[in-house]
Amino acid sequence: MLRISKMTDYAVVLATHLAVADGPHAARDLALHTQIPEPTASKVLKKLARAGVVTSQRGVKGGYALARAPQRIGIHEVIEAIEGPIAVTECSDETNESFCEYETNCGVRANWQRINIAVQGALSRITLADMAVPGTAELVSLARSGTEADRLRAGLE
Amino acid sequence: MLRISKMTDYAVVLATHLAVADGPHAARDLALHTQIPEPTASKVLKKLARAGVVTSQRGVKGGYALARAPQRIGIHEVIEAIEGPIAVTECSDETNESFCEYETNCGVRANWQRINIAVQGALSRITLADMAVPGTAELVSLARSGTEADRLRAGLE
DNA sequence: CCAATACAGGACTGAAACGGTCCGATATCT
DNA sequence: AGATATCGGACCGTTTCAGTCCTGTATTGG
Repeated sequence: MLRISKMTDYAVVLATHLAVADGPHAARDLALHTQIPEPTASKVLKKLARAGVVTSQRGVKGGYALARAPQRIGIHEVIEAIEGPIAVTECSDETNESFCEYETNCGVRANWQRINIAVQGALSRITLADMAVPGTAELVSLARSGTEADRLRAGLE
Repeated sequence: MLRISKMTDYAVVLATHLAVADGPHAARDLALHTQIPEPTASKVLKKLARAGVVTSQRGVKGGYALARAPQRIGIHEVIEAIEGPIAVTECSDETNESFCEYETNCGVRANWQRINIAVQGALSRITLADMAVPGTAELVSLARSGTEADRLRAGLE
């Protein structure tokens, strides 16, 4: 969890590039401007298209464009396009239930959902439009709300 | 990003187990109760100890125990204990800066920080105490706040 | 002091995923 | 018809991951 794969990084870079310069762009052009190897960029764009994040147009004047306005594309869509759905533990897709003898474990396993939801919620609040602007002012306030929970816990000591 | 590794799952299960039954427990006992292979459980516990999530006691009456009260241990600590620090793109630890010719990319790369902060903030708000209780009531409200952003975006259509 | 217990720290291995490339097929525009 | 560009998949070398095992070291109890 939480290790950024290169492919995902590429996906965000490419999607953001499409956000700033709208209109259809060929995979080759995008690869050049982002310094991503062309076949790899093409592969990533294909996945983004399949996930519905971008639209594709074949033919001589074809290329890729965002499927929606960048404000309406959450970063979690881009990430899930590459990595697949946000992780769920295997316990949920097991058909037989007799598998779980110790209820303590499955209780914990069920609570993974809680983590997934929290992460997905946080990611869905960041849009491609947010990624397009280089501003870092809002970043500080976000960081505060994160470490505030830590400080709160530390205060209980 | 966001794919849960088995080791991380083990870590959460083991840590949660320590949360419900406090006191020193031998790695062998924990492995038995969680159905995790003993050498693997031992390995995970070692990492948790090294990260300061749990304390270890050697000797005949030794074992592992939580380093703090479960309310004061954020899930992100458990995750980071196994996976290492929350991911940052390689761009930041590059020494030479002439490497980034296209400023568009580095702008995007810098915004990865925004994602990391959002995720870490979400994770730090979930504690081991939360994982110990099997309740799922709060889960719904959390889910709502997540999908609400989606609906809000969809409403702009 | 000695023996049993239990953690610490690595080395090691087989399996799976990742990063990256390439090719043939298909759709579109001129 | 021909040029361009995406689509879908196969392919491969490398790395990471899951899991095991072994040698130390600290602690307790007799």
